[in-house]
Amino acid sequence: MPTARDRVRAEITAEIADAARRQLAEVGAAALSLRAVARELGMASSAVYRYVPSRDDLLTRLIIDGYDALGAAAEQADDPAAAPRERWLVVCRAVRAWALAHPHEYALLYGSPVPGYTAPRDTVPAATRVGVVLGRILGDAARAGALPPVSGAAAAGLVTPEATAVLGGSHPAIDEDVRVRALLTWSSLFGLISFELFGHFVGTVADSDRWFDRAVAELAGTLGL
Amino acid sequence: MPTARDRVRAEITAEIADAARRQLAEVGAAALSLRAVARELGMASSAVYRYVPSRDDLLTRLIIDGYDALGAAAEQADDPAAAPRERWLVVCRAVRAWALAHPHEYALLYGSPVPGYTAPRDTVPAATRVGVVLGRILGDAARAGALPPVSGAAAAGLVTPEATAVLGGSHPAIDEDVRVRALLTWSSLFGLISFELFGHFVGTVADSDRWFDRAVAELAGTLGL
DNA sequence: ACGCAATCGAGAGCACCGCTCTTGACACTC
DNA sequence: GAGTGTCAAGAGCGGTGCTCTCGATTGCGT
Repeated sequence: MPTARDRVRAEITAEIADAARRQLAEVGAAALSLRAVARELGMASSAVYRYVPSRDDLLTRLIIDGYDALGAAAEQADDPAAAPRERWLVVCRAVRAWALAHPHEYALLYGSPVPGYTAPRDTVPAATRVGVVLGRILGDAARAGALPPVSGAAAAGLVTPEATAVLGGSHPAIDEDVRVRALLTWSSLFGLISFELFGHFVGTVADSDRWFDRAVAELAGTLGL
Repeated sequence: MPTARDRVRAEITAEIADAARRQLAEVGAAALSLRAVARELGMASSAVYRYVPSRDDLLTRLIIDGYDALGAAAEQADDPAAAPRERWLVVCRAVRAWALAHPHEYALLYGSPVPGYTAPRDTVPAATRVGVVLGRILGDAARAGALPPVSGAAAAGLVTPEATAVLGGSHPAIDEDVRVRALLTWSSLFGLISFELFGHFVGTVADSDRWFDRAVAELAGTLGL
Protein backbone atom coordinates (compact mmCIF):
# COMPACT_ATOMS: atom_id res chain seq x y z
CA MET A 1 0.00 0.00 0.00
CA PRO A 2 1.27 3.48 -0.81
CA THR A 3 2.44 5.47 2.16
CA ALA A 4 1.93 9.19 2.54
CA ARG A 5 5.50 9.64 1.41
CA ASP A 6 4.89 7.73 -1.80
CA ARG A 7 1.80 9.76 -2.52
CA VAL A 8 3.46 13.14 -2.25
CA ARG A 9 6.41 11.82 -4.20
CA ALA A 10 4.21 10.74 -7.10
CA GLU A 11 2.48 14.08 -6.94
CA ILE A 12 5.68 16.06 -7.24
CA THR A 13 6.90 13.80 -10.02
CA ALA A 14 3.71 14.53 -11.94
CA GLU A 15 4.17 18.24 -11.35
CA ILE A 16 7.66 18.02 -12.81
CA ALA A 17 6.34 16.26 -15.90
CA ASP A 18 3.63 18.89 -16.30
CA ALA A 19 6.11 21.74 -16.01
CA ALA A 20 8.38 19.98 -18.51
CA ARG A 21 5.45 19.66 -20.92
CA ARG A 22 4.76 23.37 -20.58
CA GLN A 23 8.40 24.14 -21.19
CA LEU A 24 8.37 21.81 -24.17
CA ALA A 25 5.53 23.80 -25.69
CA GLU A 26 7.42 27.01 -25.16
CA VAL A 27 11.00 26.32 -26.16
CA GLY A 28 10.96 22.90 -27.81
CA ALA A 29 12.57 19.61 -26.96
CA ALA A 30 16.19 20.41 -27.65
CA ALA A 31 16.07 23.43 -25.35
CA LEU A 32 14.22 21.66 -22.56
CA SER A 33 16.06 22.65 -19.42
CA LEU A 34 15.84 20.84 -16.13
CA ARG A 35 16.89 24.00 -14.33
CA ALA A 36 14.03 25.96 -15.84
CA VAL A 37 11.63 23.24 -14.74
CA ALA A 38 13.02 23.54 -11.24
CA ARG A 39 12.66 27.32 -11.36
CA GLU A 40 9.05 27.07 -12.44
CA LEU A 41 8.36 24.75 -9.53
CA GLY A 42 10.26 26.92 -7.08
CA MET A 43 12.77 24.26 -6.14
CA ALA A 44 16.52 23.93 -6.46
CA SER A 45 17.75 22.38 -9.69
CA SER A 46 19.47 19.64 -7.77
CA ALA A 47 16.26 18.69 -6.03
CA VAL A 48 14.66 17.69 -9.31
CA TYR A 49 17.16 14.88 -9.60
CA ARG A 50 15.56 13.26 -6.56
CA TYR A 51 12.58 12.55 -8.75
CA VAL A 52 13.93 12.35 -12.28
CA PRO A 53 17.15 10.42 -12.96
CA SER A 54 18.23 12.60 -15.87
CA ARG A 55 17.10 14.96 -18.56
CA ASP A 56 16.96 12.14 -21.08
CA ASP A 57 14.77 10.14 -18.76
CA LEU A 58 12.38 13.05 -18.50
CA LEU A 59 12.38 13.24 -22.29
CA THR A 60 11.52 9.56 -22.51
CA ARG A 61 8.61 10.08 -20.19
CA LEU A 62 7.33 12.97 -22.31
CA ILE A 63 7.66 10.84 -25.45
CA ILE A 64 5.70 7.95 -23.96
CA ASP A 65 3.05 10.31 -22.62
CA GLY A 66 2.83 11.95 -26.04
CA TYR A 67 2.38 8.67 -27.91
CA ASP A 68 -0.22 7.65 -25.35
CA ALA A 69 -2.14 10.89 -25.65
CA LEU A 70 -2.11 10.72 -29.44
CA GLY A 71 -3.08 7.05 -29.38
CA ALA A 72 -5.90 7.76 -26.96
CA ALA A 73 -7.17 10.56 -29.20
CA ALA A 74 -7.20 8.19 -32.16
CA GLU A 75 -8.90 5.42 -30.21
CA GLN A 76 -11.52 7.74 -28.84
CA ALA A 77 -12.29 9.18 -32.26
CA ASP A 78 -12.83 5.76 -33.81
CA ASP A 79 -16.45 4.54 -33.90
CA PRO A 80 -16.37 0.82 -34.78
CA ALA A 81 -19.99 0.99 -35.86
CA ALA A 82 -19.36 3.50 -38.63
CA ALA A 83 -18.45 2.74 -42.23
CA PRO A 84 -14.74 1.96 -42.81
CA ARG A 85 -14.10 4.96 -45.00
CA GLU A 86 -15.76 7.28 -42.50
CA ARG A 87 -13.79 5.71 -39.67
CA TRP A 88 -10.57 6.32 -41.57
CA LEU A 89 -11.37 9.96 -42.22
CA VAL A 90 -12.42 10.63 -38.65
CA VAL A 91 -9.34 9.03 -37.11
CA CYS A 92 -7.04 10.91 -39.48
CA ARG A 93 -8.73 14.16 -38.56
CA ALA A 94 -8.32 13.36 -34.88
CA VAL A 95 -4.61 12.66 -35.33
CA ARG A 96 -4.16 15.94 -37.19
CA ALA A 97 -6.17 17.84 -34.59
CA TRP A 98 -3.99 16.47 -31.81
CA ALA A 99 -0.86 17.39 -33.76
CA LEU A 100 -2.07 20.94 -34.35
CA ALA A 101 -3.00 21.29 -30.69
CA HIS A 102 0.36 19.94 -29.49
CA PRO A 103 2.85 20.87 -32.20
CA HIS A 104 5.96 20.57 -30.06
CA GLU A 105 4.95 17.22 -28.66
CA TYR A 106 4.18 16.04 -32.19
CA ALA A 107 7.60 17.25 -33.31
CA LEU A 108 9.13 15.33 -30.43
CA LEU A 109 7.42 12.15 -31.62
CA TYR A 110 7.65 12.40 -35.39
CA GLY A 111 10.31 15.03 -36.05
CA SER A 112 14.06 14.73 -35.98
CA PRO A 113 15.37 12.45 -33.27
CA VAL A 114 16.96 14.36 -30.40
CA PRO A 115 20.72 14.14 -30.94
CA GLY A 116 22.59 11.98 -28.50
CA TYR A 117 19.34 10.43 -27.39
CA THR A 118 17.96 7.09 -28.53
CA ALA A 119 14.45 6.18 -27.51
CA PRO A 120 14.39 3.13 -25.24
CA ARG A 121 12.23 0.11 -26.01
CA ASP A 122 9.61 1.30 -23.51
CA THR A 123 8.32 3.77 -26.06
CA VAL A 124 7.40 1.12 -28.63
CA PRO A 125 4.05 -0.05 -27.23
CA ALA A 126 2.74 3.48 -26.88
CA ALA A 127 4.07 4.39 -30.33
CA THR A 128 2.09 1.66 -32.06
CA ARG A 129 -1.32 2.66 -30.75
CA VAL A 130 -2.27 4.85 -33.71
CA GLY A 131 -1.13 2.15 -36.12
CA VAL A 132 -3.24 -0.38 -34.26
CA VAL A 133 -6.34 1.78 -34.67
CA LEU A 134 -5.68 2.22 -38.38
CA GLY A 135 -4.97 -1.48 -38.79
CA ARG A 136 -8.17 -2.41 -37.00
CA ILE A 137 -10.19 -0.30 -39.42
CA LEU A 138 -8.61 -2.16 -42.31
CA GLY A 139 -9.22 -5.54 -40.71
CA ASP A 140 -12.83 -4.74 -39.88
CA ALA A 141 -13.40 -3.58 -43.43
CA ALA A 142 -11.97 -6.83 -44.74
CA ARG A 143 -14.13 -8.92 -42.43
CA ALA A 144 -17.16 -6.95 -43.52
CA GLY A 145 -16.33 -7.70 -47.14
CA ALA A 146 -15.92 -4.02 -47.89
CA LEU A 147 -12.46 -4.38 -49.42
CA PRO A 148 -11.91 -4.88 -53.15
CA PRO A 149 -10.54 -8.27 -54.19
CA VAL A 150 -6.78 -8.68 -53.95
CA SER A 151 -4.70 -8.35 -57.06
CA GLY A 152 -2.95 -11.65 -56.52
CA ALA A 153 0.50 -10.70 -57.76
CA ALA A 154 2.52 -9.70 -54.71
CA ALA A 155 6.13 -10.13 -53.69
CA ALA A 156 6.25 -11.52 -50.18
CA GLY A 157 8.66 -10.76 -47.36
CA LEU A 158 8.37 -6.99 -47.28
CA VAL A 159 6.23 -6.70 -44.17
CA THR A 160 7.28 -8.35 -40.92
CA PRO A 161 4.94 -10.81 -39.18
CA GLU A 162 4.48 -8.39 -36.27
CA ALA A 163 3.28 -5.67 -38.59
CA THR A 164 1.14 -8.15 -40.48
CA ALA A 165 -0.69 -8.99 -37.28
CA VAL A 166 -1.49 -5.34 -36.68
CA LEU A 167 -2.50 -4.63 -40.27
CA GLY A 168 -5.86 -6.35 -40.08
CA GLY A 169 -4.48 -9.82 -39.44
CA SER A 170 -4.75 -12.57 -42.02
CA HIS A 171 -7.81 -12.41 -44.25
CA PRO A 172 -8.45 -13.40 -47.86
CA ALA A 173 -9.05 -9.77 -48.78
CA ILE A 174 -5.70 -8.65 -47.36
CA ASP A 175 -2.57 -9.75 -49.11
CA GLU A 176 0.95 -8.37 -49.10
CA ASP A 177 -0.08 -5.83 -51.67
CA VAL A 178 -2.73 -4.39 -49.39
CA ARG A 179 -0.37 -4.42 -46.45
CA VAL A 180 2.24 -2.48 -48.39
CA ARG A 181 -0.35 0.11 -49.31
CA ALA A 182 -1.48 0.27 -45.69
CA LEU A 183 2.04 0.93 -44.47
CA LEU A 184 2.55 3.50 -47.20
CA THR A 185 -0.70 5.21 -46.32
CA TRP A 186 0.26 5.23 -42.67
CA SER A 187 3.53 7.01 -43.36
CA SER A 188 1.79 9.30 -45.85
CA LEU A 189 -0.61 10.46 -43.17
CA PHE A 190 2.24 11.56 -40.96
CA GLY A 191 4.13 12.98 -43.90
CA LEU A 192 1.08 15.08 -44.63
CA ILE A 193 0.76 16.32 -41.07
CA SER A 194 4.49 16.93 -40.71
CA PHE A 195 4.62 18.96 -43.92
CA GLU A 196 1.75 21.11 -42.75
CA LEU A 197 3.11 21.54 -39.25
CA PHE A 198 6.71 22.15 -40.29
CA GLY A 199 5.74 24.72 -42.90
CA HIS A 200 6.56 22.87 -46.11
CA PHE A 201 3.09 23.55 -47.50
CA VAL A 202 3.31 27.30 -46.94
CA GLY A 203 2.56 29.03 -50.22
CA THR A 204 1.40 25.90 -52.02
CA VAL A 205 -1.80 24.94 -50.20
CA ALA A 206 -4.56 27.50 -49.86
CA ASP A 207 -7.06 26.01 -47.40
CA SER A 208 -5.36 23.67 -44.92
CA ASP A 209 -8.51 22.09 -43.52
CA ARG A 210 -10.11 21.33 -46.88
CA TRP A 211 -6.76 20.23 -48.23
CA PHE A 212 -6.27 17.72 -45.47
CA ASP A 213 -9.74 16.24 -45.89
CA ARG A 214 -9.19 15.98 -49.60
CA ALA A 215 -5.78 14.38 -49.26
CA VAL A 216 -6.90 11.91 -46.61
CA ALA A 217 -9.86 10.90 -48.79
CA GLU A 218 -7.38 10.19 -51.55
CA LEU A 219 -5.40 7.99 -49.19
CA ALA A 220 -8.56 6.11 -48.27
CA GLY A 221 -9.07 5.52 -51.96
CA THR A 222 -5.67 3.90 -52.43
CA LEU A 223 -6.44 1.75 -49.40
CA GLY A 224 -9.65 0.54 -51.02
CA LEU A 225 -11.82 1.98 -48.26
CA MET B 1 36.71 43.88 -57.37
CA PRO B 2 37.57 41.63 -54.45
CA THR B 3 40.63 42.67 -52.51
CA ALA B 4 43.09 40.21 -51.04
CA ARG B 5 41.42 40.70 -47.68
CA ASP B 6 38.06 39.80 -49.12
CA ARG B 7 39.47 36.67 -50.68
CA VAL B 8 40.97 35.27 -47.51
CA ARG B 9 37.87 36.29 -45.66
CA ALA B 10 35.65 34.29 -48.02
CA GLU B 11 38.07 31.42 -47.70
CA ILE B 12 37.91 31.33 -43.93
CA THR B 13 34.15 31.70 -44.00
CA ALA B 14 33.95 28.66 -46.25
CA GLU B 15 36.24 26.74 -43.91
CA ILE B 16 33.92 27.54 -41.04
CA ALA B 17 30.93 26.30 -43.00
CA ASP B 18 32.78 23.10 -43.88
CA ALA B 19 33.74 22.44 -40.30
CA ALA B 20 30.15 23.12 -39.24
CA ARG B 21 28.91 20.62 -41.82
CA ARG B 22 31.32 18.02 -40.49
CA GLN B 23 30.15 18.72 -36.96
CA LEU B 24 26.54 18.54 -38.13
CA ALA B 25 27.13 15.07 -39.53
CA GLU B 26 28.68 13.97 -36.26
CA VAL B 27 26.52 15.40 -33.50
CA GLY B 28 23.42 16.78 -35.23
CA ALA B 29 21.97 20.24 -35.58
CA ALA B 30 20.82 20.89 -32.03
CA ALA B 31 24.26 20.03 -30.65
CA LEU B 32 26.12 22.09 -33.22
CA SER B 33 28.57 24.15 -31.20
CA LEU B 34 30.29 27.24 -32.44
CA ARG B 35 33.05 26.65 -29.93
CA ALA B 36 33.73 23.21 -31.32
CA VAL B 37 33.88 24.64 -34.82
CA ALA B 38 36.42 27.16 -33.57
CA ARG B 39 38.42 24.40 -31.88
CA GLU B 40 38.52 22.34 -35.07
CA LEU B 41 39.83 25.36 -36.93
CA GLY B 42 42.34 26.19 -34.21
CA MET B 43 40.97 29.63 -33.50
CA ALA B 44 39.39 31.29 -30.51
CA SER B 45 35.64 30.99 -30.25
CA SER B 46 35.27 34.73 -30.35
CA ALA B 47 37.17 34.94 -33.62
CA VAL B 48 34.48 32.95 -35.39
CA TYR B 49 32.06 35.78 -34.77
CA ARG B 50 34.13 37.93 -37.10
CA TYR B 51 32.85 35.75 -39.93
CA VAL B 52 29.51 34.39 -38.75
CA PRO B 53 27.01 36.72 -37.07
CA SER B 54 25.47 34.00 -34.94
CA ARG B 55 24.86 30.32 -34.57
CA ASP B 56 21.43 30.65 -36.16
CA ASP B 57 22.95 32.37 -39.15
CA LEU B 58 25.37 29.50 -39.58
CA LEU B 59 22.42 27.12 -39.36
CA THR B 60 20.61 29.03 -42.08
CA ARG B 61 23.61 28.69 -44.33
CA LEU B 62 23.73 24.95 -43.71
CA ILE B 63 20.02 24.68 -44.47
CA ILE B 64 20.34 26.48 -47.79
CA ASP B 65 23.39 24.41 -48.72
CA GLY B 66 21.48 21.26 -47.80
CA TYR B 67 18.45 22.10 -49.94
CA ASP B 68 20.77 22.96 -52.78
CA ALA B 69 22.71 19.71 -52.49
CA LEU B 70 19.51 17.67 -52.37
CA GLY B 71 18.01 19.62 -55.26
CA ALA B 72 21.16 19.13 -57.30
CA ALA B 73 21.08 15.40 -56.61
CA ALA B 74 17.49 15.22 -57.81
CA GLU B 75 18.21 17.31 -60.92
CA GLN B 76 21.23 15.27 -61.80
CA ALA B 77 19.37 11.99 -61.41
CA ASP B 78 16.56 13.06 -63.75
CA ASP B 79 16.94 12.01 -67.37
CA PRO B 80 14.37 13.97 -69.39
CA ALA B 81 14.61 11.44 -72.21
CA ALA B 82 13.40 8.53 -70.10
CA ALA B 83 9.82 7.41 -69.59
CA PRO B 84 7.89 9.44 -66.98
CA ARG B 85 7.38 6.54 -64.60
CA GLU B 86 11.05 5.63 -64.77
CA ARG B 87 12.04 9.26 -64.21
CA TRP B 88 9.84 9.37 -61.12
CA LEU B 89 11.35 6.22 -59.66
CA VAL B 90 14.91 7.32 -60.34
CA VAL B 91 14.47 10.77 -58.82
CA CYS B 92 12.79 9.32 -55.73
CA ARG B 93 15.66 6.88 -55.30
CA ALA B 94 18.15 9.73 -55.63
CA VAL B 95 16.37 11.76 -52.98
CA ARG B 96 16.33 8.80 -50.62
CA ALA B 97 19.99 8.04 -51.32
CA TRP B 98 20.95 11.60 -50.48
CA ALA B 99 18.91 11.44 -47.28
CA LEU B 100 20.54 8.18 -46.21
CA ALA B 101 23.98 9.59 -46.97
CA HIS B 102 23.33 12.82 -45.06
CA PRO B 103 20.88 11.90 -42.31
CA HIS B 104 21.58 14.87 -40.07
CA GLU B 105 21.33 17.34 -42.91
CA TYR B 106 18.07 15.72 -44.00
CA ALA B 107 16.76 15.98 -40.44
CA LEU B 108 17.71 19.63 -40.45
CA LEU B 109 15.68 20.19 -43.61
CA TYR B 110 12.64 17.99 -43.08
CA GLY B 111 12.63 17.23 -39.36
CA SER B 112 11.39 19.34 -36.49
CA PRO B 113 12.05 23.03 -36.92
CA VAL B 114 14.75 24.26 -34.57
CA PRO B 115 12.91 25.97 -31.70
CA GLY B 116 13.28 29.69 -31.54
CA TYR B 117 14.51 29.68 -35.10
CA THR B 118 12.44 30.50 -38.13
CA ALA B 119 13.92 29.92 -41.54
CA PRO B 120 14.37 33.19 -43.43
CA ARG B 121 12.88 33.67 -46.89
CA ASP B 122 16.30 33.01 -48.47
CA THR B 123 15.79 29.29 -47.98
CA VAL B 124 12.64 29.11 -50.12
CA PRO B 125 14.19 29.03 -53.61
CA ALA B 126 16.59 26.25 -52.66
CA ALA B 127 13.84 24.35 -50.86
CA THR B 128 11.64 24.16 -53.96
CA ARG B 129 14.20 22.55 -56.25
CA VAL B 130 13.13 18.96 -55.60
CA GLY B 131 9.49 19.91 -56.09
CA VAL B 132 10.37 21.57 -59.37
CA VAL B 133 12.01 18.39 -60.66
CA LEU B 134 9.00 16.30 -59.65
CA GLY B 135 6.61 18.84 -61.17
CA ARG B 136 8.54 18.87 -64.42
CA ILE B 137 8.21 15.10 -64.72
CA LEU B 138 4.46 15.45 -64.31
CA GLY B 139 4.27 18.27 -66.85
CA ASP B 140 6.39 16.43 -69.40
CA ALA B 141 4.22 13.36 -69.01
CA ALA B 142 1.12 15.45 -69.61
CA ARG B 143 2.60 17.07 -72.69
CA ALA B 144 3.57 13.63 -74.01
CA GLY B 145 0.00 12.46 -73.57
CA ALA B 146 1.07 9.83 -71.05
CA LEU B 147 -1.36 10.93 -68.34
CA PRO B 148 -4.82 9.39 -67.97
CA PRO B 149 -7.74 11.71 -68.73
CA VAL B 150 -8.84 13.96 -65.92
CA SER B 151 -11.83 12.99 -63.84
CA GLY B 152 -13.52 16.35 -64.31
CA ALA B 153 -15.04 16.70 -60.85
CA ALA B 154 -12.65 18.78 -58.81
CA ALA B 155 -13.08 21.46 -56.17
CA ALA B 156 -10.94 24.44 -57.05
CA GLY B 157 -8.96 26.74 -54.80
CA LEU B 158 -6.92 24.18 -52.90
CA VAL B 159 -3.62 24.71 -54.66
CA THR B 160 -2.09 28.18 -54.94
CA PRO B 161 -1.21 29.62 -58.36
CA GLU B 162 2.49 29.48 -57.53
CA ALA B 163 2.29 25.77 -56.80
CA THR B 164 0.14 25.24 -59.87
CA ALA B 165 2.87 26.72 -62.03
CA VAL B 166 5.42 24.30 -60.63
CA LEU B 167 3.11 21.27 -60.85
CA GLY B 168 3.40 20.84 -64.58
CA GLY B 169 1.80 24.16 -65.49
CA SER B 170 -1.60 24.33 -67.14
CA HIS B 171 -2.45 21.43 -69.40
CA PRO B 172 -5.72 19.71 -70.31
CA ALA B 173 -4.51 16.50 -68.66
CA ILE B 174 -3.75 18.25 -65.38
CA ASP B 175 -6.64 19.52 -63.34
CA GLU B 176 -6.97 20.38 -59.67
CA ASP B 177 -7.52 16.72 -58.90
CA VAL B 178 -4.17 15.77 -60.39
CA ARG B 179 -2.46 18.64 -58.63
CA VAL B 180 -3.84 17.56 -55.28
CA ARG B 181 -2.55 14.05 -55.87
CA ALA B 182 0.82 15.46 -56.91
CA LEU B 183 1.13 17.47 -53.73
CA LEU B 184 0.02 14.49 -51.68
CA THR B 185 2.54 12.27 -53.42
CA TRP B 186 5.26 14.81 -52.84
CA SER B 187 4.62 14.89 -49.10
CA SER B 188 4.23 11.10 -49.06
CA LEU B 189 7.69 10.69 -50.52
CA PHE B 190 9.22 12.65 -47.68
CA GLY B 191 6.96 10.97 -45.14
CA LEU B 192 8.30 7.69 -46.40
CA ILE B 193 11.93 8.76 -46.16
CA SER B 194 11.43 10.42 -42.77
CA PHE B 195 9.79 7.33 -41.33
CA GLU B 196 12.65 5.16 -42.51
CA LEU B 197 15.33 7.56 -41.34
CA PHE B 198 13.73 8.33 -37.99
CA GLY B 199 13.14 4.68 -37.18
CA HIS B 200 9.37 4.45 -37.37
CA PHE B 201 9.57 1.50 -39.76
CA VAL B 202 11.81 -0.52 -37.46
CA GLY B 203 10.21 -3.88 -36.90
CA THR B 204 7.53 -3.45 -39.54
CA VAL B 205 9.47 -3.38 -42.80
CA ALA B 206 11.83 -6.22 -43.62
CA ASP B 207 13.83 -5.07 -46.65
CA SER B 208 14.20 -1.31 -46.74
CA ASP B 209 15.48 -1.01 -50.31
CA ARG B 210 12.82 -3.23 -51.85
CA TRP B 211 10.19 -1.64 -49.66
CA PHE B 212 11.07 1.83 -50.87
CA ASP B 213 11.00 0.84 -54.51
CA ARG B 214 7.67 -0.85 -54.02
CA ALA B 215 6.15 2.10 -52.15
CA VAL B 216 7.41 4.64 -54.64
CA ALA B 217 6.00 2.59 -57.51
CA GLU B 218 2.66 2.71 -55.73
CA LEU B 219 2.94 6.48 -55.49
CA ALA B 220 3.67 6.66 -59.22
CA GLY B 221 0.48 4.68 -59.76
CA THR B 222 -1.69 7.14 -57.88
CA LEU B 223 -0.06 9.90 -59.91
CA GLY B 224 -1.03 8.19 -63.16
CA LEU B 225 2.58 7.74 -64.26
C1' DA C 1 57.57 54.07 -48.87
C1' DC C 2 55.04 55.11 -45.18
C1' DG C 3 51.37 56.23 -41.94
C1' DC C 4 46.85 55.30 -40.76
C1' DA C 5 42.69 53.01 -40.41
C1' DA C 6 40.43 48.95 -40.86
C1' DT C 7 40.55 44.31 -39.65
C1' DC C 8 41.71 40.57 -36.99
C1' DG C 9 42.77 36.96 -33.09
C1' DA C 10 42.80 36.24 -28.40
C1' DG C 11 41.29 36.49 -23.82
C1' DA C 12 38.23 37.61 -20.13
C1' DG C 13 33.76 37.66 -18.74
C1' DC C 14 28.50 37.10 -18.48
C1' DA C 15 24.66 34.13 -17.96
C1' DC C 16 23.09 29.85 -18.90
C1' DC C 17 23.11 24.62 -19.27
C1' DG C 18 23.33 19.20 -17.36
C1' DC C 19 24.99 16.87 -13.76
C1' DT C 20 27.48 15.48 -9.20
C1' DC C 21 28.68 15.72 -4.50
C1' DT C 22 28.27 17.26 0.16
C1' DT C 23 25.77 19.23 3.87
C1' DG C 24 22.28 19.97 6.93
C1' DA C 25 17.29 19.79 7.98
C1' DC C 26 13.24 17.16 8.15
C1' DA C 27 9.83 13.37 8.93
C1' DC C 28 8.64 8.94 9.64
C1' DT C 29 9.41 4.49 12.23
C1' DC C 30 10.46 1.76 15.97
C1' DG D 1 12.86 9.96 22.07
C1' DA D 2 16.48 7.67 19.19
C1' DG D 3 17.52 6.08 14.81
C1' DT D 4 17.07 6.04 9.90
C1' DG D 5 16.06 7.22 5.53
C1' DT D 6 14.55 11.08 2.48
C1' DC D 7 14.76 15.55 1.14
C1' DA D 8 16.20 20.57 -0.47
C1' DA D 9 19.96 23.42 -0.95
C1' DG D 10 24.45 24.97 -2.29
C1' DA D 11 28.90 24.69 -4.39
C1' DG D 12 31.32 23.15 -8.13
C1' DC D 13 32.82 21.01 -12.88
C1' DG D 14 32.94 21.49 -17.66
C1' DG D 15 30.30 22.90 -21.28
C1' DT D 16 27.46 26.46 -24.21
C1' DG D 17 26.32 31.28 -26.99
C1' DC D 18 27.71 35.69 -27.13
C1' DT D 19 30.00 40.46 -26.02
C1' DC D 20 33.63 43.48 -25.05
C1' DT D 21 38.19 45.08 -24.93
C1' DC D 22 42.91 45.07 -26.16
C1' DG D 23 46.89 44.58 -28.71
C1' DA D 24 48.78 43.00 -33.23
C1' DT D 25 48.66 42.80 -37.99
C1' DT D 26 47.74 44.01 -42.54
C1' DG D 27 46.65 46.24 -46.57
C1' DC D 28 45.22 50.58 -48.76
C1' DG D 29 45.71 55.46 -50.14
C1' DT D 30 48.74 58.98 -50.32
